Amino acid sequence: MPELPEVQTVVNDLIHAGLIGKTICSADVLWNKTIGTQSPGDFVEKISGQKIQNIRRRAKYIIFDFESGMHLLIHLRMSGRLYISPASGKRNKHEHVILHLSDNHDLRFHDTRKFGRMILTENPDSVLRKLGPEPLSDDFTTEQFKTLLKSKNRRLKPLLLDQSFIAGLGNIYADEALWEARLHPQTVASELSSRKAVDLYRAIRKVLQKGIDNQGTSLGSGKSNFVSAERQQGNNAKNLMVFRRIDQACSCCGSKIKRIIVGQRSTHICPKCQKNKIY
DNA sequence: GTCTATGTTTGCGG
DNA sequence: TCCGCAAACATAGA
Repeated sequence: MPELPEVQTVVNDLIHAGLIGKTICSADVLWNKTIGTQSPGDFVEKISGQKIQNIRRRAKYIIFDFESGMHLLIHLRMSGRLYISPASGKRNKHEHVILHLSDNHDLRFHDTRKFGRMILTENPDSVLRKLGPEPLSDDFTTEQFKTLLKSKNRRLKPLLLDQSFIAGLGNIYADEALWEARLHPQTVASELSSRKAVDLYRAIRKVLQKGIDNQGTSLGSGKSNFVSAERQQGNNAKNLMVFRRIDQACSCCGSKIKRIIVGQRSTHICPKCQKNKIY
């Protein structure tokens, strides 16, 4: 579910709710796999008493930096959510880890599909160093992106989803960026012209920034929709040009949007605007 | 009830 | 290097 803009929205919400400076008094682990290989006893013992110094995002990870030098990395994967909830709030069966805060509130990890992970570590770099550049960072330049693309003989869609190539894009924003750049998802990265590479660079930054500005993308009205830590839906769905808009008119040329499969992933394109073999 | 798809990531085999 | 497949799970929708 959550990609870079949704994860950033959650982080913004957590900060807005005043979590920085709060202390985690204790915790309950109700589904062991959520904390990976660490034992629940060890996790609870180590996280209890930790004071939150900062909350930030890297790629699709939410990172809590504690004053002790420990860090909690949270990856929401497909269906994870972080909820701020009164400690007295009714428990839900999909809440797998509960962090009890010093202000009578909980931070609850709600994850229907149970793919999400919480990693408590002194060395977050062991996880984060595998990640590619942060697309909205000032350090991420067109020149860098062009060089990266040149070195890859892979098709653009799976490449954009590869977090070690570029961090933060998922299926929604990858499709949106490719449409924005008028590139076919099967285009081989190394064959892109310099001009189209810059188009793609700008498209990626544009769709991600718009997603953040609109507090993320929530689709439909089902229970698996994205909601932030304060349970707000995002407003970005109205900006989607292709994702899940099958048979609707392309806003650029009026052609019907099609769904194809690329790299085992559902992919949405305008067949007229995104021709293959345009480099 | 059945079948398919799902916004993610990882590991394996070819 | 790159690709396809399977798995980790639960639910929604056809």
